[in-house]
Amino acid sequence: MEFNDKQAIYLQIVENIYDRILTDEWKGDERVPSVRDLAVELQVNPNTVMRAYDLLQNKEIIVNKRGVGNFLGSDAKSKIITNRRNHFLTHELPLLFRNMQLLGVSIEELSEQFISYSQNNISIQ
Amino acid sequence: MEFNDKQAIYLQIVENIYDRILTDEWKGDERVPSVRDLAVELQVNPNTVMRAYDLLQNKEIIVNKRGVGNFLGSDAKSKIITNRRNHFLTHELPLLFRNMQLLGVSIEELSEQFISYSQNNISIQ
Amino acid sequence: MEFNDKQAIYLQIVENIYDRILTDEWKGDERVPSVRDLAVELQVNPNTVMRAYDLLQNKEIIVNKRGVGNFLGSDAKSKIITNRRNHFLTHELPLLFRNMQLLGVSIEELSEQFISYSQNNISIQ
Amino acid sequence: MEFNDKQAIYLQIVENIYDRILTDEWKGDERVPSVRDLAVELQVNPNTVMRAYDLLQNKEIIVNKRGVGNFLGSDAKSKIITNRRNHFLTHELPLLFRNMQLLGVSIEELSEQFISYSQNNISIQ
DNA sequence: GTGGTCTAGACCACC
DNA sequence: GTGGTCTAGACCACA
Repeated sequence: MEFNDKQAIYLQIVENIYDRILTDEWKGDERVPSVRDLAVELQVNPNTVMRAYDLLQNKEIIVNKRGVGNFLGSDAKSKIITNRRNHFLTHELPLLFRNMQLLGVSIEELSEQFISYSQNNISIQ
Repeated sequence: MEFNDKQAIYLQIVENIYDRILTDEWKGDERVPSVRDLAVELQVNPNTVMRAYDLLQNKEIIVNKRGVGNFLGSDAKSKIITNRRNHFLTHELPLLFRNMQLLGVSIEELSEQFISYSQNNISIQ
Repeated sequence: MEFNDKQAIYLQIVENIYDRILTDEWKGDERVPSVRDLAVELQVNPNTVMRAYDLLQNKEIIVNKRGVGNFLGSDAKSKIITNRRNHFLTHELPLLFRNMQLLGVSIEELSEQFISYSQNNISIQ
Repeated sequence: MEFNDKQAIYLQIVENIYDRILTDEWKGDERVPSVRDLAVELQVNPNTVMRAYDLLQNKEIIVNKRGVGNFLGSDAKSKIITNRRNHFLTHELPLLFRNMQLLGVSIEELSEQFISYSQNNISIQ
C-alpha cells in the first residue's frame, strides 16, 4: 500500500480498513488480521497498525477478545455506512458544490463523468 | 478567521487566499496586504503569514517587489483554477464516485441536492 | 562551519549540503543527519536547518519518511549535477567570458592557471 | 533594465555602471547622469540610485561637485579593471575550477566554448 | 514603510 | 527518537 504524506499513516490505514469492510473483503463477524500480520502486509511499523486498531476499537468497529484477536463488530458495516453517509451529505457535498461553482464544472458535466465511470467500474472491488 | 487544527495554520491561510483570489476579493495584479497587516487581520504571528506567502511565492501566485510588498502574479487566478480543476477531475471525482457507490447515493439524488444548493447560493461570495 | 553574511545561513547550508552530496560524503539513498544533529554540528538553531531541509524537500533532493527522518532522493546527485551544469553553461560561462574580455584575461592564461590548480588539488574533497 | 532578486538592486546598478565604464559608454572625466535621470532610465526609486552613487563615491569611481553633478574620477576605468582583475584571479577562478571538476567540464571544452563565444561577440557592447 | 532571517523555546503528532 | 508548527521578539537590508 502506498501512503500519502498529507495524512497520518494510521489514519490512512483506518480508511483502508473501512474500504475493506464496505467492499466485503472483511465481512460478517470474522476475525481480522493480527496487528503483526497486517503490519507485514502494509509494510509499516506494528505500532502504527496498533494505533489504527485502537481507533477502530473506540468506534466499536472492531472488538478485541483478549488472547484471541480482533473481530469485526456485528454491525460494523452499517455503522460505517451511516457515519460516512452523514458526513458525505453534510460536509463533503457542500464543499463539492462550492468547488464546482468556483471551477465552472456543471452538474451535467459531472453526471456524464459519473456514467462513464460507472460503466468502467461495474462492480466495486 | 477560525482555524481548524487538523491542518497547519499557514496552509489554511494559503487556502483562504486562494479563495480570496477566486472570488475576486484580491484581483488583477494589485498589491496584497503586507505580512504584518494580514497577521493582524488573521490574529496570527507574522511569521506564520510569512510562511504562507513563501509558499505562494514558490508557486508564483504572488511576486515580491523588494521593499515595496507582494503583488498578485499576472495569471494568478487562472493558474489556481487550472490546478484545482485538474486535481478535481483526476483525484476528487473518482473518489467521489467511489463513495457514492459504496454509500448508495445516486447521481439523481446528488443532482437534486445541487439544485437546491444552487438556489440558496445564487452568487458566490 | 563558517558563515558568510552576504547570504542567508540556510542557503549556505543548502550549498554545503550540495557539496556533501557531490563529494559523496552523503551518498546513495541513505538517511541524512536529523535536523537537531545537523544543527548541533553547524552550531545554528534547528529551525535554520529545518528551513534548508524544507527547500531540499521541495526540490526532491531529500525525502521525508514520517517519524523516521530524511533520506537522500534516489537521483539526488545526478539532479544536482544536471541543474548546476545547465546553470553553469548558460549563465556563468557567458559572464565569465565577458569578464575575461573586459579584463583582458586570455584563454591561454586561464588554461595555465587551471593546470597549476589541478596539480595542487588532485582529488576533490 | 531587469533586476535579479538575489542581489540588492543598488548593487546591481553599481555593476551595471561598472560595465558602462568598462565599455566606454561612460568615459573620460565626463559628467554622469543625474540621480533623477538615471532613476527614470532604470525605472527605480531615486533613493536606490543615490545609494549606488554613494558607494561609487566612496570608492572614488565618481566624484561629486556640489551643485553641478557627478563626474567620473580620472582613473575610474583602470581602478575598476585592477580591482576586478584581482578579485577575478583570487576569488572567482578557484571557484570556477572547483565547479569544473565537480561538474566534469574540461578545460578543452571551456576553450571551445570561449572561441565560439568570441566569434559571436567580436566587439563588446 | 516593506520583506527576510534568525533565535529560543514551546508543543505536537508520529513511528 | 523523528519532523513540523507556532510564537515572540530581535535585527537587518531595502525602497
